[in-house]
Amino acid sequence: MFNKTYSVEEVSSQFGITPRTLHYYEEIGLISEIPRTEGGHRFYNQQIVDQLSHIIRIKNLLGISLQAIAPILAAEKNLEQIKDLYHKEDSDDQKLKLLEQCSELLQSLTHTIDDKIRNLQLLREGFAKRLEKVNVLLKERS
Amino acid sequence: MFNKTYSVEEVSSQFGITPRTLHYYEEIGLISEIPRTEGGHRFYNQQIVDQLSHIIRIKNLLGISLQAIAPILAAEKNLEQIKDLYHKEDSDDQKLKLLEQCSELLQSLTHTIDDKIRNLQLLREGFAKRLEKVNVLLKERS
DNA sequence: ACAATACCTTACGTCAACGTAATGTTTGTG
DNA sequence: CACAAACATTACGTTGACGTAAGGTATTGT
Repeated sequence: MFNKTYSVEEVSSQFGITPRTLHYYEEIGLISEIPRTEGGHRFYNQQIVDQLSHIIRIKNLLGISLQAIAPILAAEKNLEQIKDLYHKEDSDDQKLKLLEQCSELLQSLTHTIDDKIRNLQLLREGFAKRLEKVNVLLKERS
Repeated sequence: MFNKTYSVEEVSSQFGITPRTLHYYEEIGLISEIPRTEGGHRFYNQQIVDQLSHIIRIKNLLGISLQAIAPILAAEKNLEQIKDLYHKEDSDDQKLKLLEQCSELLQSLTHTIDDKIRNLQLLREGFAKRLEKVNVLLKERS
């Protein structure tokens, strides 16, 4: 079957982080409690590995705190659940509110990212211009 | 003249930071020592304000440590100086080396930024897709 | 079965980037 | 000139995100 599991070492090395970091993420509740062997050793499944990948990606790209990542994960989790239940059950006010909250969060996120991209492009141009000038000077010498 | 100066409060509020932060940047040598009044109060000029803007921009966008920002500023400063002197004086091996170092740093920087932009666009798409789905669900209700 | 690893928990340590409080001096304003 | 508001220095405190060491248990290869 597809249910391969991974030791803490396999997972941490895959992401270039340490076991301590994985334990820490679990400790602060950023990821859920990892299942254990009879002896107490953790084993990670593919789903949690994917989620970790997502977390690390967000952390590196957006440079936000681990605290700030949690609500994003929560929103994504909510969406998955609501998507499945939305048509089966009758329209529930609570679900609607949740959906709206998710929508707002996602919208704000994409705007933030757009902003960041724009600013990065500007910053990049600044550096690129300087680089051009340097290379012109360097070419004169060769 | 154009030599308007600013108090620590004027500068810090302009950037949404605290005086402590400005003092700290000075303390660790990220910015140069700020000139003082006779009584010891700092006054910031436009040039340092611009540099602070640049620093804060880099910090927020790239999310790198203050330590890592220093060499960037140094490279930019070097460039300014070398550009002026380059044609006046004879070709100096040391200046050439400096130029090459600047070139490498700038090139690596632009590549890093390009990378970041690409990855941010991917991340953005992920969020945007989810947002689409949510909005579809929400529209059904209205 | 028995080392050699790998993993566990606990708990104190560290480092960057400031926050904050105390105490004293300077500066702008009526 | 008085005095409130702003600034200065000093120095200890805090917070997030782990690092690290100790002491013990699990797992795995031979």
